[in-house]
Amino acid sequence: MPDPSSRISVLLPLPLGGRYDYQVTLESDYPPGAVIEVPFGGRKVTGVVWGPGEGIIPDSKLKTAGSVLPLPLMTASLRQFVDRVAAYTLTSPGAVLRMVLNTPKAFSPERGHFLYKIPSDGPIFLKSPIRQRIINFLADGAKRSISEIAQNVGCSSGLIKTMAKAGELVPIAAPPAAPFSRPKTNTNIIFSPPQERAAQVLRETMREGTFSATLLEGVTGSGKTEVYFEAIAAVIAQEQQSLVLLPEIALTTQWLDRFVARFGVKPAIWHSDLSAAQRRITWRAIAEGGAPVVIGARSALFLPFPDLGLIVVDEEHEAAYKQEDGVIYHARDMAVLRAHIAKHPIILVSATPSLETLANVEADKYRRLHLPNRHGNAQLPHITAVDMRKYPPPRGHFLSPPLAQALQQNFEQKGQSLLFLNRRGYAPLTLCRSCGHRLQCPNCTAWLVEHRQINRLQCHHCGYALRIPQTCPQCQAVDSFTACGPGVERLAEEAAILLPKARIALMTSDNIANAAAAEGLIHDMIHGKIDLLIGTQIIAKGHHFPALTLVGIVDADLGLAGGDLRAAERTFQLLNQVAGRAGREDRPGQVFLQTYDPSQPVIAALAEGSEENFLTQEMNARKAATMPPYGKLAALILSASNEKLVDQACRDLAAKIPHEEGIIILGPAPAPLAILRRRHRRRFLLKSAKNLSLQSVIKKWIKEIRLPRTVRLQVDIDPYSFL
DNA sequence: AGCACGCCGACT
DNA sequence: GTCGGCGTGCTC
Repeated sequence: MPDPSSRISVLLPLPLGGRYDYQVTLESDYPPGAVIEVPFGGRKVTGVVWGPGEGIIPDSKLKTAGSVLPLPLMTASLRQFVDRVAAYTLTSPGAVLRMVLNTPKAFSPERGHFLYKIPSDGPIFLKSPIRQRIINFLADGAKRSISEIAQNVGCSSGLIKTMAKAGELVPIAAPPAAPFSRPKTNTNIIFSPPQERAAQVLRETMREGTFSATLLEGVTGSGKTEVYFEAIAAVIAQEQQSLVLLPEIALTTQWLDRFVARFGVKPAIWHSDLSAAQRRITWRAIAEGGAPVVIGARSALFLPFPDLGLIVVDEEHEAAYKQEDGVIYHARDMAVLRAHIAKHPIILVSATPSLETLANVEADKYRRLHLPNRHGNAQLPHITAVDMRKYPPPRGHFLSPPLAQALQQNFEQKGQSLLFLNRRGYAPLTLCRSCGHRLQCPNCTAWLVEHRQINRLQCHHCGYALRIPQTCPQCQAVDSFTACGPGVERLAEEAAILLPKARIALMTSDNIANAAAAEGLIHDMIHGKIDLLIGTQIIAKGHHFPALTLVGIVDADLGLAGGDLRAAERTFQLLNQVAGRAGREDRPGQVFLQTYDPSQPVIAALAEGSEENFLTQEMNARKAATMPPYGKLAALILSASNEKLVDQACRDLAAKIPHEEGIIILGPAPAPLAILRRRHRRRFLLKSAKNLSLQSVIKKWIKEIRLPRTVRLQVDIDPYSFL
């Protein structure tokens, strides 16, 4: 006889720390992984059965578990992944589970998608001519969707529903369409010998189907994507699912085109601003094993694949993989963890791999596949560093004479050009000429950036915006503002004067709100409708511009300042990537790097094309300082709107700083953005050797103090931005 | 996360 | 005198 009343332990998608026990009549009806509804504090919450009850709470407090939702069980490996991510990031498992179950509508019963037809039992009296038109439209007896009827007849969708209620139309539940069809796996692509060798290794790796990590490295245009498509094809043939992570999912039209060209169907797409309906359909399809290939942003890593066979992390070096709020995690690292737990291969793809990944290759943890050559005739561009001290631009201008001249020449020769400046808006700083007042964000430690196109001043950190005032808020002087430094808008102004006849386009996250807008610009660029494209780092992403022959990097030093650990690495990757846009077809490209110090290792390495030198230097520097990837870092960030409370919390925490062998704790110090969104921020930084666990130290440390509710403590393991 | 309970300022 | 601010505690 089974125990008539037993307990299960349920994890709720809430940031609560522990799990909750519930009473059930039969434990076997609630297997681990079942998605269930439970009563919780007067409301209903959807959670997941995590295992048998923990039994600490007295029976009197127990509530009875609700019904199991008709969904496949969450796999043991996904549950383990949730626990491991929580342990690694020092957040609650519930907060991680929330990322898995963040699709509330996916659990509600299939919302009937209905088709409508006319009733079979003859004509009925109709109140209006429009109703007659609807009946006429359906006179052939066919079932049609609401939108089809509404569009053809020109009526509202509400009317159709009203008529159905009145019995004038018959609703018929439509069978849910299988949303994602099976890609074709066989093709006759002709690979270059190095591509074929890499593809062969990957096919073999997929066949083995155990955990392994492979770095697929190759310059832009070397055909990496097509090579890893072969791995995906192999996984599809094995009837397993594949997940491809991309850093910026909104701007991946070209990737999708290539996918469709290879596989004949579209993959399932996942990112944070899908509509609720798309989200529900996609989530369910994935959970039910119906989506063979999913392409997504970092949040896709938490999708409930029942049988994942491969994860690909494209552009693995991208900082966009770092989630900076809520659960702070690095999607590339967590992807490796998920692959490891679920025992399947992972492929990391990059033209400029992160030092973390290179260190893993060096340590023989990852295999490296290298695609050395550019595809076809394309040659690597010729890179010139322009010393801005020797060739300064005219006052108030930002293009040095050599770059300006090259732009003019390239335009005359009908070549396409690209200018890269990683600064949105007109100018990074606006000040009053008469009193020197600088326009600053009231919520953050940051300047307000003028956006002349929309006549606004904006804070790039909190979104604060205001109309550009007529008078200085400090001294009331009229029309006294002056722009300091370049932004892309200002650069476009300068370029328009330099090249009055050129067709110039601006591409920044401000003027491309959606994928369609980006697509339009990229399309115009590809088809030669733009002579000069000016943009922020959004243009650095893997677009292929066949006719591009000149790239100017307006401020190559930007990003090197600020003492950020990864500044040099990131600048190197970014500049390398932008430079890689030039000369991709038969015409050789030129790249100009404007810099005030051409001797900096990053700039020198780029100009000489000696990538290896730069990487070796950077690696040695990190090794010497036991910094990542040869050491560990973590940050504690305390924030509150009340400055005194944060400082008090910092003192409390500082009083309990653990003194452990091999661990250095710095701080508290004002975090780099000391005030962000009106919250005062302080930071502790922890540093240790690779073999120690910072998590356990932090856990012990923060357990010793109690923070007021208004003070928020965030733990950032492996911080990237230092913000 | 949400919701209830509880103690101090400006309002019908 | 109340309505309502958000600080604190709790949810199996």
